[in-house]
Amino acid sequence: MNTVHKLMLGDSFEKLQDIEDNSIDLVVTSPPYADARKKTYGGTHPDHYVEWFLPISKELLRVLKPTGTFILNIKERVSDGERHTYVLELILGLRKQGWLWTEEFIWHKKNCYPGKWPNRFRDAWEHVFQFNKTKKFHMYQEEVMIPTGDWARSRLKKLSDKDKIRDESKVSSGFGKNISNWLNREKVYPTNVLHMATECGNKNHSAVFPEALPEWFIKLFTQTEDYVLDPFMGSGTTNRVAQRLDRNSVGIEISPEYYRIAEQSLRQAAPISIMTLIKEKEYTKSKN
Amino acid sequence: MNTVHKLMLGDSFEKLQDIEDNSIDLVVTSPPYADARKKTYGGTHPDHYVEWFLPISKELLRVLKPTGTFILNIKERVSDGERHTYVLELILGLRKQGWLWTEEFIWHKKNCYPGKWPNRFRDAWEHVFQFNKTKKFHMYQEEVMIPTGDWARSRLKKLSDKDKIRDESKVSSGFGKNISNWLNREKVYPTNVLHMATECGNKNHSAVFPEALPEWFIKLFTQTEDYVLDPFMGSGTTNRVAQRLDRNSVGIEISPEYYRIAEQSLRQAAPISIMTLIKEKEYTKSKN
DNA sequence: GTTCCGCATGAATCGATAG
DNA sequence: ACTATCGATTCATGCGGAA
Repeated sequence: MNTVHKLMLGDSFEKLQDIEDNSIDLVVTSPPYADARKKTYGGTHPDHYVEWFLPISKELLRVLKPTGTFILNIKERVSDGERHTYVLELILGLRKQGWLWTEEFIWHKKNCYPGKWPNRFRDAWEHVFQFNKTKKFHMYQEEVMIPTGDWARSRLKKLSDKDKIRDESKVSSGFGKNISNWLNREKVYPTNVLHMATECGNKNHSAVFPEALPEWFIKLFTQTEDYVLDPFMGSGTTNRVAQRLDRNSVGIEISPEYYRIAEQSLRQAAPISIMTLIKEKEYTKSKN
Repeated sequence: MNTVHKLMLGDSFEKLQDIEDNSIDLVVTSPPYADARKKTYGGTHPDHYVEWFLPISKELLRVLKPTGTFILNIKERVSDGERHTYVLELILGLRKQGWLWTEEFIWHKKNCYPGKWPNRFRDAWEHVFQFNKTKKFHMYQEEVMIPTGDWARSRLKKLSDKDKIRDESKVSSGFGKNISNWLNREKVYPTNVLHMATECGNKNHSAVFPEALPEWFIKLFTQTEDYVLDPFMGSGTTNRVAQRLDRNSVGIEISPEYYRIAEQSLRQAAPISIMTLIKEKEYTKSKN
């Protein structure tokens, strides 16, 4: 399938002006956290985070289709020993802007960053907020169904002890790579808690979210050839997943370095995916 | 050890007046959610939830020691297709009142309520907020450490397949009842995500949260003979756990039925635990 | 003593129906 | 039009009884 992936280098608010009204099916993004990644983005102070974000979200509301969804991954930072309240205020601000706060998912980060502090434990979760423009949004629940707990239980009997542990985590997450092998089994709908490991192996860029996160929401809220937008593209994780899943995508990024990484990985992906397809066909042929 | 458990029948705000300033080490409670449990409680409308709760939390601030902690379990209800914002507003209100919002834990409810809807999945998590009076609160992190995966893995070999699955969940949560057996092994600190199943099997008293939840926070934030308060006692889960862990406790409950259940279970608990102890001693004797 | 099977039980939510 | 009530939907857990 031929999908288009338009990348823009520049400020989110400005570049969003170039996108037409009601043209995007899904916005999924993880904006730079308050005061985080200072060197890359300049770092918005927590106290000014909301006023910085609201003009951008207003544009997102404009470009999203009435049936579309806005997925926002964010987390409170610790400031002076307390969780800062900018996330709470942001939700309230978004609702005043006209967004419907449909749901809040929890991203449970299974292999979160290690560390020890005297007054708090490791932070192993992040918010994933779902906002909508109307109550009649599109949702394709069957695309993210997972095997039942009972089936997982009986399946374990055939595996080694070591595999049992590993596969148990896959079962409970539903994001195992071999999940396609399980599709013939009995399945259930997932919950609003997503168990996904962070990808720690990314060298060139500061890891934001794992591919499994945008993948899940792209499958859940879009069909092939729909349009996915990430206004804080980073190294292009969302766009790469969109490409892999045959969705069109738009990405905006202010950092030239990140922009270049995203651009290159997307260009490379196209010929690679074609190659793979050919190889599989030939393999099938040679087998028959 | 001889601990005291004082139960009060009546309205939380009024009965809190009878508690002295700076006398409580830990408040852990799960107030009736907005419009929930209507039959038992009046059912506070979501739009008036904050103004109903803030006078109560002001009293909690008064009775808590400067080194103490306030643990609040709560969840947004769906209202007209959206998550209601009363929880967000409550956090902001508590901070204005003088509370420090130290941390937010996630309670992952492994066996959440089933159901299917066109626009949302099953709700499998709840907030557990940690508030403090000062930054110098007491925290005993070692009391809630959990065994490492390696040791758990080797342990699994000795158990049945069925037990393996069930204990795996205990391992990842750290709330297994036999956790005391593991204390000699290598341990790690937990995260701020708590995996616990709700207790739906109890016939006599429908507890809103499982004993493991207050148990975890009581161990984490108090020592033996400290004072634990639950201003919405319900059937007395918090107080029973406090008794079992040799902490003193105070409980307030407005419903006579729940009050009676709590009272009875606490009275019964003492002789029962003594009996068990005697039995174990005799058993050990007879073996030797 | 184990293991397996069946069953009741939830801090739920939506949409239709009734007042 | 707006609110109250009810049926339908759905699944992990723990219990009891049976093999």
